[in-house]
Amino acid sequence: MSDQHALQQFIDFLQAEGKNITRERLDIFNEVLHQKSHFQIKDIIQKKSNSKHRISRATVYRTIKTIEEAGLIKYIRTINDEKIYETVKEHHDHMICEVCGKIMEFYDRDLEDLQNIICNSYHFTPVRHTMKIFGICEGCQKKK
Amino acid sequence: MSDQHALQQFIDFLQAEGKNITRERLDIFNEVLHQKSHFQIKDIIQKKSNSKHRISRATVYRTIKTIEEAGLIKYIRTINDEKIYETVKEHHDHMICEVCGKIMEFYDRDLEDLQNIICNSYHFTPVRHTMKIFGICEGCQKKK
DNA sequence: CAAATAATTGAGATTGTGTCTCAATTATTT
DNA sequence: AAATAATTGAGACACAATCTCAATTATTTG
Ligand SMILES: [Mn+2]
Ligand SMILES: [Mn+2]
Ligand SMILES: [Zn+2]
Ligand SMILES: [Zn+2]
Repeated sequence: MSDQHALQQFIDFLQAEGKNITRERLDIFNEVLHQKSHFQIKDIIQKKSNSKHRISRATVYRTIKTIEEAGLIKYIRTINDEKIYETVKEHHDHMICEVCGKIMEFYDRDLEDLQNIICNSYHFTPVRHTMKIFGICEGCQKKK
Repeated sequence: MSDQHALQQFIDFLQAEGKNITRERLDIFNEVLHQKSHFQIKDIIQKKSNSKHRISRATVYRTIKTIEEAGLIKYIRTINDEKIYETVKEHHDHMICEVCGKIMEFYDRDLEDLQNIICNSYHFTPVRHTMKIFGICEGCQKKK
């Protein structure tokens, strides 16, 4: 999904919600798109409180929440319980290295299928899920 | 595992760590055992700041952390991101109802095996994991 | 277009969770 | 019993996130 397309989705969401398309909102959304794959709100706040057209902390929080509501970003929690955001792509799960903190994404069809089967057997209708495997990544194993 | 056994485990841990076995620590641990299966720290703080032998907030936090380190409790995060503690039994995963907040525990051997296989294929050594499936429980489906 | 109305923003106050500090208390060791 | 060490409570502090409200900016209306 191109940045342009993502931007359009955000604009559509704002319009659908009757929210104005302001410079601040677009600015923050662009900043999100230009972040590395996993970022934190404080990164955005930092960037935006220095930048040419500075934006307040409150507005960053408000807008990140809006982007989240639009379903374009979501967060996971690291070992130290910090929120790490990522842009929403296809569904995937995570492996997180307990040594270096590296976050790896993976998707396994069989795993997903099996989860649904299990839910069925509990008469539970799954809507979404998160799965995080903590452990040691290849690099950190070799180093040790 | 009986409460007595759990208590003994806690005492053993304290001794192993060279920590004193104080009334406050035992009191808080007992309170944990008497909570319903999923509880929050604020519940304990509330209970203990009124009780006959009151205990300070700081000590509750300190002791909960110790019990966590002993591996006797752990927490999961709900939809609204609150920490919910549970006593550690055999490993299991969770289904959480988005309507009524009910937390169901489940264990599926095939799912666990598959996770390990996936980790292998990524040369990732798993240590622990959490998996939460959010959705709608049987009761809430019928109600609607 | 100008006035009226509505939405958004920024600054700082406030809330909530958890940790830290340090003097007083309690437990353990000598 | 005295000396030493650990623990506790109270409140200060740190931090993330939200809230309040006046000022600003955008949108709607006549
Ligand atoms: Mn998945
Ligand atoms: Mn599992
Ligand atoms: Zn690593
Ligand atoms: Zn339910």
